Amino acid sequence: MDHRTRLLDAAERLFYERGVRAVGVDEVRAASGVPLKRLYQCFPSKEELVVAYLRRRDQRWRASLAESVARRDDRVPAVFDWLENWFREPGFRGCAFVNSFGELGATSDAVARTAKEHKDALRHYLVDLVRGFAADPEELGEQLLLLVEGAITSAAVRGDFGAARRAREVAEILLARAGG
Amino acid sequence: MDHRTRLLDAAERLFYERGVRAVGVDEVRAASGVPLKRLYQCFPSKEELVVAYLRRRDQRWRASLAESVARRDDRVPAVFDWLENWFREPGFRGCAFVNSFGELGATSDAVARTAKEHKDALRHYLVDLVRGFAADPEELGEQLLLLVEGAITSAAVRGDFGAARRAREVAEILLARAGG
DNA sequence: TACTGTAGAGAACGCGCGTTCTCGACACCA
DNA sequence: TGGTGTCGAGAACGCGCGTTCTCTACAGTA
Repeated sequence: MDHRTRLLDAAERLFYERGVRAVGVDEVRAASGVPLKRLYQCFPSKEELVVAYLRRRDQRWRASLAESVARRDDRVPAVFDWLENWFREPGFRGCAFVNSFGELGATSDAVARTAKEHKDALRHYLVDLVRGFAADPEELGEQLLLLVEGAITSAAVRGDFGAARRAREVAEILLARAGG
Repeated sequence: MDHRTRLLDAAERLFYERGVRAVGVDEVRAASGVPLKRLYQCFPSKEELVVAYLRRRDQRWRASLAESVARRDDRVPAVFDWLENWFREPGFRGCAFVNSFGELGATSDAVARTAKEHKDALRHYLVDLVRGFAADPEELGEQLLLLVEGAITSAAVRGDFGAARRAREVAEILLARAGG
């Protein structure tokens, strides 16, 4: 496994688990086994490491969702079932992008932009998901985005994993109205 | 104005604006004009200052919402109108409790607990709001909570202030079904 | 065998943090 | 007036941060 991957693996685990500022660069070095010098060759600053961590997580997170949803016929409910599985994973601590935005968004434009890109991509995915059967895919997609965001936040802060099921029920109501 | 208030005013402005870890205790001292010695008399540690900031913000935030909603007949839509006004305030940067949870929740039990208490109180308020006309107030209240959370997150990260209006539209659909 | 370049380990640097300590100024009472 | 306690201003402390530098080891080449 190359250095970059080892660094991103360690960074993702530590940053998501404890928050970005709570984890020093030296701890990422220790956890990855990559020498500090190489760390700074791959990522010339901590901020670039953080952005790279977020970008890779974005790709993987959306790919996992899309793959899981594509296997089912009832695709919109499948989104919320996938969420519930995620919530129940040990170490779940909410949305990495929301957390990073709250922690660093005011300080780092790059982090704020990366978080926004993730949410925009998720919105785009949901709109595409209902295109074809929804009268107004943009409208329905954005409504679903609200439910997804709400479920993630409630699951994280309140520890309410049932939020996914509740969000799915609301989604099904909207779906029925939209003719899905 | 007493020292405690001056400290909490400065802390709230700085912590919300930039994040908790990004603001040093000394900056709170400078912004408040309160000597460091007194700061540590009022709040023996930074963590206690952070929790006090969150608790006061919780009270004020919910009081402002409740007061604004109580003045209207269509109370549920009023919640989302209040949200939209909040989103459009200069310096809006999402939910202080979600932000603090993401930044410090893993490190500080007190902060995680305070954030959870805020969200639980909001849920309780929303359930009470629909009690009386909803067939299942708990269910509808929780659904509204999802929409509120989703709108706040979308407004913060995506800068989508229209999320409040969209959430209100979904809420009105749920309301009509629940017999409101 | 000598020379060169690269790599790893970790020391060093400058800074800012949360917290505590020092010291001089000043009010209050005998 | 002299003694006592309180207060504010800010220096000091120990630590951990992000980042850079130094030193040693060694592979590849002539």
